[in-house]
Order: sequence, then C-alpha cells, then structure tokens
Amino acid sequence: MICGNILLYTSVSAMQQQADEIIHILKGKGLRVTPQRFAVYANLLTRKDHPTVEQILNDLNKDVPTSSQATVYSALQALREVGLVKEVLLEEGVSRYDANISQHHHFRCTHCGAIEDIHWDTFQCIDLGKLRPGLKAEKYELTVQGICDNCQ
Amino acid sequence: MICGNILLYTSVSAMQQQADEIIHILKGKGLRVTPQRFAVYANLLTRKDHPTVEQILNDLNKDVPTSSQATVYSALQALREVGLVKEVLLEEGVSRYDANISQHHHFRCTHCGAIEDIHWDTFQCIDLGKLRPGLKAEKYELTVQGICDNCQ
DNA sequence: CTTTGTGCAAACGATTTGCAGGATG
DNA sequence: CATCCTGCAAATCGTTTGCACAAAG
Repeated sequence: MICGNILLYTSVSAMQQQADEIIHILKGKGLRVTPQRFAVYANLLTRKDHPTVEQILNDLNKDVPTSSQATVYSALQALREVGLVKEVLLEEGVSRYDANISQHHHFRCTHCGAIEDIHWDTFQCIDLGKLRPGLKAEKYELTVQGICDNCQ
Repeated sequence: MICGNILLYTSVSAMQQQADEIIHILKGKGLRVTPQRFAVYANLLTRKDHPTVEQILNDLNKDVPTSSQATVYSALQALREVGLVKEVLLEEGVSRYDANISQHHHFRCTHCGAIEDIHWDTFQCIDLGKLRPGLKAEKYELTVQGICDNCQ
C-alpha cells in the first residue's frame, strides 16, 4: 500500500485486486509506482471516454488535490513510452488519452465531441496491399464522424 | 490583376489561366480576393503535402515578405469556412491544411512525418452499416501510418 | 463610401522545462 | 542512498484577438 491515494482504491476488496493488478502492470513495464502515476493510469482504465489532461486532473483533484498539471503530463508521457497509453488526436487544440491499447477505431460526435471506441473487427476488409508500392504500412485506424445517440 | 503578388503568378500565360481560375473560385465562394488570400490558396493547391502555417508563411515570404502570421491564419479560416480547405490533424501540436477537398485517406510516415494522400477508391469495402445502432455516421477517414520511400 | 482584410503586438491556452525538495526501490 | 518523481513557476509554442490603417467592391 503506497499512500492514501491508492488506499482509495484498495478499500474494497474487488478494487484491491484491481489495484494490485495495476501496480503489477506498472512494475512489469519498469515504471516506478507512484501514487500519481497509479492514479492517472487507473483513471484512464476506468473512464473509457479518452479524457483530456484537464479532465484527468479534475478527476484526480476532485476531493483532495493530489496531482499537479506537470505531473499528469509526465505520468502520461511515461505511460505512453512503455506502451500502456495512446494519445488520440481527433480535434484541434487538445490531446486525449486512451488506456485501451488494443487496435480499435474511433467514432467522434461532431456535435458534442464525445468519443467512443469502435471494435476492431467491425471493419475488417481493409487491404493495405492496395497501397502504392513504396509505402510500408505499419498500422492504420479509422475515424468515423457523426452524431451520437444523445445529440440526435 | 490585383497586385504584384498576383502578377507573380500571372507572368506566365499558363499560370495566368490558373490564377484566373483561382480568382474565379474565390469569388464564387463569396470571398474577397486579396493578394494574401490568393497566395495562401495557391500555395495549398501547388504543394500537396499538407503544409503547416509555418511552412506556408515561409513559402510566401521566401523572396519578399508578403504576409503576416495572423493573415495566414485568417485566410485559412476563411477558406475553411467556405469549404475550399480542410484542416488535417495527424500529429500533435500542429495543424496542417489541405486544399484537396475530395474525400481521401492519409498516409503518414512515422519517421519523417511526411503526409501523402491515399485515393478514396483504394479502400472501398467499409460498411458503415456495421456501426452499432444509435450512431449516425456522416463521414469517415482512414489514417495509415508507416514508412515512406525516402525513409526506408 | 461601406465593408472587410491586413499587420502588428499583446493575449491566450495547452504543453514543456528547470530546479529544489521528496519519495521510491 | 542513489535514482527518479513531484510540484511549482516560468518559459515555449501554436493560435487567437484587438485595434488602427489600408484595400476591395
């Protein structure tokens, strides 16, 4: 148990297990486990809506201030470097972050800006062999824009 | 003929024709034709690599300073509002601009950052009907990341 | 002549950085 | 105890804005 911040997550036994798992993942990637880093990663795993730094910061400091801007940025960078978190660029001006590192596509509501994952298998007939020779493709991602349930 | 800046483009007769066409397009969209606006749009039509504001500004001011930052931003905004130019978000921190407004996908070199258009017909078997009910899709776009010829 | 665009500089907002103190392994 | 992280504040960088002057229709 590392500090009050983690205690928050370990108070219930189901969460205890989850917390242990997160700690295990972080250590496995060679990252020092700090309360702030834990909190950022746990937040991204819990919310699935690809929050911005501001949203993460608000969540973490909702009750008690536990993290500063710079720390959240640095935690995100560390998490990105070891491949636990991806940056998502779907609108101008802000970066969003995503702890779902399996391949997937994104749907973005052009009205409210909400972002939702689209399961990878939804679109499977994309043949990268059709790219012009000379380009070596590594990965691809589809972005669908439209209107979500709430905004219709 | 509007000013020296345009004269630059009209000095050769083939370019004269092209320039007239650009002027015609701008007027058709209800935009006032100013040298700076003309230059920004002509630049985007000529380069096809989705330049950043900085790159556009460098191009325009290469010989003689003709435009300021704010003007390029404002020209781009005007062009975007009438649908002549699209903003392209493929990397963090910078917006790129594209005068190719027909639907197309993008290839981005993860090594040098170069961006290349992928013809729309290259991938045609994407069935938006497979999206979960509730989401109303408007448009989509594929981004392929990989290594370009030069970087291999 | 009326409207809109330009240029400059200041303002802004997201992200980065330097550094002193503190926590981690 | 050596290393790395955190927090604060200042610095940066892309973009936006306010305003006086100039150009377009």
